[in-house]
This record gives sequence, structure tokens and C-alpha cells, in this order.
Amino acid sequence: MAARTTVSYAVLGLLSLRSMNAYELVQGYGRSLGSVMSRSDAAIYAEPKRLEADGLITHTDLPRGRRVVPVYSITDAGRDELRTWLGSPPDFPQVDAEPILRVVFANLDDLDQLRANITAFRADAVARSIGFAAVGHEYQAQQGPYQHRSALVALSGRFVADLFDTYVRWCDWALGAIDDWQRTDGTTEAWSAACFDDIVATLTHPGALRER
Amino acid sequence: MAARTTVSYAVLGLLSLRSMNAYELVQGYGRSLGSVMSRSDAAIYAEPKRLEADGLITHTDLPRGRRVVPVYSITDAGRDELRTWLGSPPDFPQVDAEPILRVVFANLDDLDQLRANITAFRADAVARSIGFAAVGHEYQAQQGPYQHRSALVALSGRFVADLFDTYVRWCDWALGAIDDWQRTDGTTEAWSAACFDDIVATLTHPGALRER
DNA sequence: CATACAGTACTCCAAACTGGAGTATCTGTC
DNA sequence: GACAGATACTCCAGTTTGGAGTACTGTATG
Repeated sequence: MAARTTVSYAVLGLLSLRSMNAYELVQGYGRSLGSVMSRSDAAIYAEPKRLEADGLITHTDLPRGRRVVPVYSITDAGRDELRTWLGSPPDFPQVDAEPILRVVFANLDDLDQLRANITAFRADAVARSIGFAAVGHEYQAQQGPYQHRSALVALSGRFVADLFDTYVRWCDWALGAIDDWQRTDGTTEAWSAACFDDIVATLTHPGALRER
Repeated sequence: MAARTTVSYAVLGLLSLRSMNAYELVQGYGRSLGSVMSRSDAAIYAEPKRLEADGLITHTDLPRGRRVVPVYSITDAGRDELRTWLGSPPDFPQVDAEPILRVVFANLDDLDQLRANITAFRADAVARSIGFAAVGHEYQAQQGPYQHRSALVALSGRFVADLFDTYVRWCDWALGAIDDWQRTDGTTEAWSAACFDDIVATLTHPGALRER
């Protein structure tokens, strides 16, 4: 019995809601989980094979026109595995923020380029927000699937919305800061010191309500 | 010439600040970039070999007691590559939020387990905040390396602090919401509907100042 | 009624990455 | 002189990426 990955639990979780084929798994994953835990299609297609080998799911071949498609269902062992995972300590979220790497290694002689990178990041965040709002609209109209679980979907949706909002607000703040640097002819020492004070204050009083 | 990955630019970026050996690269990476772009040590150790094969960096063997350690330096071609990358469009950040997966697939019959998962997530976020504040303190005392770039470090530090703060605030909000569900005997339809309205409002007006 | 075309339903692969185990040396302290 | 902890890595099996490729299905359109 191989070790499970996060994809294992995601697929097991989707199948705990209803039986489906691998293609539907990919669609369902992209719709509801893609924003919090993105995986390539190939990784999701591979997962049911591993899970079935360990008896956590089974499949039934159902005809679809001329071809036959395997439809996967969770087993009791699979539900146990899912329950065990829910009782284990959670991992901390991982972020891969490429735009921030560009900030750290920005060319200090080319603040316009830095600004352009942050502006592009902001535009991406806004575009993704709009795209994600479409899914929210469905649930708003009580049309999304698994209505009895809509409160849980709302909790996770709020998380994604908060993230995107944090991105956009950080961009706006950073763009303003860069403008200030130029107004002070590049003497940013005082600004940096104040900023670090602010950062340390946020970090040492997590979750405190603040305005910025 | 193979395609570059994000690690390539991270290593190239670190070497653009000063020459160092692979071990120092790993330490520097963990300190400054680990929170925005985590990579395993093995991935960072492997990168200089690829970069050197393509002439973006070179190495000089320096004696360290009885052993000889290669110290890597960026070349002009490497600086060009870094500059080209900074001019290319940024990727959108990827998040892998395992705790949110637990929320989506939470057992509706066991809200205490859901609460425990969110509480553990909150505790992790607070612990990481405190840990990250230590690095902030160094810069606060103007002791961190690369002082002339401290404004850029401050921008990225603010991003990490905002992220962690967003996590903690989401946890507090979610825990409160779950308490409310229990007070209303599990009839969460009205709550969900209001929550989706709120989510869509955030997503369609990104960055707008709001209180929650 | 043919045919185009979007959607359904996957497989394959090289290269990258993970995370844990393993190895050896170096430096400072008791 | 011993030992801890930091330095300086390598190795590997298993997982994941992302792009290319294949083939069938259902519906609209001329």
C-alpha cells in the first residue's frame, strides 16, 4: 500500500460525493479545487489507478455510445482512508509566487520594469477574480452541485476570494510605495525601516484588525 | 540550451547579488525565498550544474580546510538571461492549500473535527508568522544582508506578512461561522446565500477597501 | 444527409521536483 | 581527545508537469 498524496485525498473526496469517470474527475477538480490545489490533468488521470490497486475505489465499465468508460466509486476502505486523513494534522499551504521573485531580484535602475511586473500581476489577479466569480454566481443562484454542502463550498470560496483580494491590495500598495521612492529621489532607508516595523507588527499580532 | 525553470532564475538572482557556493545558495534561498517559492535542497543543489552547462554561471574551486568547494559566479550571459526574464510576463502565483481541501471534504456530521483542522491551520500560521518575524527583526535593525536592496526585501516581506495575516483572519472568520451554524441547528441555507453574495462582491470589486 | 467542430475521454513522455536517507568533513567547545 | 553541530553535499524512488497526440461522440449547419 503506497503512501497517499494530496491528489489521492482530493480524488477520494470527489468520489465520496458521487461516482464519476476520470474525465468528470478532471472537470470537477478544475472547477472546485483548481484554485486551492492545482494539479495537471495527467496527475488526476493517473490517480484512480493507484487508488483502485489499493482497494480504496472500484470501477464499473459503463457504455458511452460505442465506447466503454470506467466509472469509479469509493469503497468503505476508501471512506475510512478519507476519515483518517481528516483526523491527521494539516499541512501548511505552499505558495509559488513567481511575481514576488521578480520583485526581490528587480533591477533598481529600472523601476518602470518593476512597476510593469506588478501591474501585470494585478491584472492577472483581477482577471482570475472575475473568472472565479462566475462559479460563485452559480452557487449564489443555488445552482451549483452538492447544495447540501454549499456552506463548506462557501468557506473555501471565501478563502480564494480573500487570497485574490490580498494580491490586488498588495499590488496597489506596492505601486504606491514605488511612486513614493521616486519622489524622495531614491533615498528609501527611512521608508524601508518604517515598512519593516509595520511588517513585524503584523507578524507578531496575527489576525488583529488593522487598516493600511 | 535547456528551458529555464523558476529555480533557475532564483539561483541566478541570488548569484547576481554575490558569488557563493551551493550550500550558501540553499541557506540564502531558505531565508529569503522559501516563503514565496519553496524548493527542496536537492533541487537547488542541482541547479548550478545546469546553469554552468549553459554558460550562465562559472565556478572557481576555493579551498576550505582540507576540501575544495566550488564557488559560483554569474556571467554576463547570466545577467542577460536574468534581465530578459524580468521583462517577460509574470506567472500567476500557485497555492497548494491542503487545509482548504479538508474544509471542502469535511464530514458534516463532525463539525468538531472541522474546527480542529482550522484551529491547527491557524496555529501553524501564527507559528510561521513568529518565525518569519525574526528575519524582519534583522532588517528592522538594519542588519540583514544587501542593505541597498532593503526596499525590495520590504516589498516581498509585506507580501508574506499579508498572506499569513489573511490565513489567520480567514481561520477566525471560519471558526465563527461554524459556531453560528450550530446555533441555527444546521440550517445554513440563508448563511450560505449571504456568504456567496459577499464573495461575489469581493471578487467583482478587487482591492476595494472593505471591513469584515 | 454529410460534414465540421466543440466537447468527451483519455495516453505518453522527458524533464523537473520531492523528501528522506546517507556520507563525509570542518570548527569550536568541554 | 571526543563530540556536537554546522558545512557540503549525493542518491534515489516516486510524483508531478505540461505539452503533444489520438480517437470517439453529439449537435448544429449548410
